[in-house]
Amino acid sequence: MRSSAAAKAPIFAALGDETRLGLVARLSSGGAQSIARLTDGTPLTRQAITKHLRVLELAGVVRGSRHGRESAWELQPRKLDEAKRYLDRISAEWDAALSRLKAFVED
Amino acid sequence: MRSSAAAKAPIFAALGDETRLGLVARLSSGGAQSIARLTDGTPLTRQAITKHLRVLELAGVVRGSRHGRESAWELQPRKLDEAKRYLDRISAEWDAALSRLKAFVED
DNA sequence: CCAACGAGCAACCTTTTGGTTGCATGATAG
DNA sequence: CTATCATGCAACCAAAAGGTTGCTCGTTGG
Repeated sequence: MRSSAAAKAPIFAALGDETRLGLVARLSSGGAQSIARLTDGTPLTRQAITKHLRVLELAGVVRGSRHGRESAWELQPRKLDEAKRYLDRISAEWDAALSRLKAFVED
Repeated sequence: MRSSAAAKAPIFAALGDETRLGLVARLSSGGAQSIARLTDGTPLTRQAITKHLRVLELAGVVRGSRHGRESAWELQPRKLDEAKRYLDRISAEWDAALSRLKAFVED
């Protein structure tokens, strides 16, 4: 199955924006929060934050649910772990490639 | 010292493109390679690949050096570790937030 | 009740991004 | 030597991204 780069790229893309990564950080330390709350403190509009949250949601990094008139957005750490594991695999393969090179040179 | 989301976002952004993440994967398993070699097998132009490599270089994920008429691009795993560690911190903070919530509810 | 509050939707705008083509230049294999 | 090979640079283009404004609509605190 060879979990391809194509499948993981969207997760990194979602995290690859200053504002979105900031949202993720806020959600991680502050727990589930509403859009209005998340907008507070940023120089952006509520709609901008909404758009960013949707991007994060589409990537599976975040999940939103409506309660009454407000919505609560919370982190979905599974996808973060997935990304972490992918980076781990890349590093491991690189190390292996280096070892092979070293063995070849010393041959 | 404030949360460094702004500093880490560029790394994720660099990895957040299918083509670039593919390049990283190729470099990790195949060792240092030239642009022509990296272009081979993709449906893209050499220049497109060049641009992607520059983006990765700017993010510190990859490093290029010229040897004669060709250039060799290799992975720079330090930045990948940095990203990995950041994700770890986020996950840890989220877990802590969950624990606090649980303690509060059970109170 | 009803005014204010939280949020959704849509149109619109500007900048960035991903890609191409064309041309120029320094190495190098034969 | 010289034809070819590996790159670099610049101009250009279409599509996507990041943001804003304006309007609507359900929810709720007082």
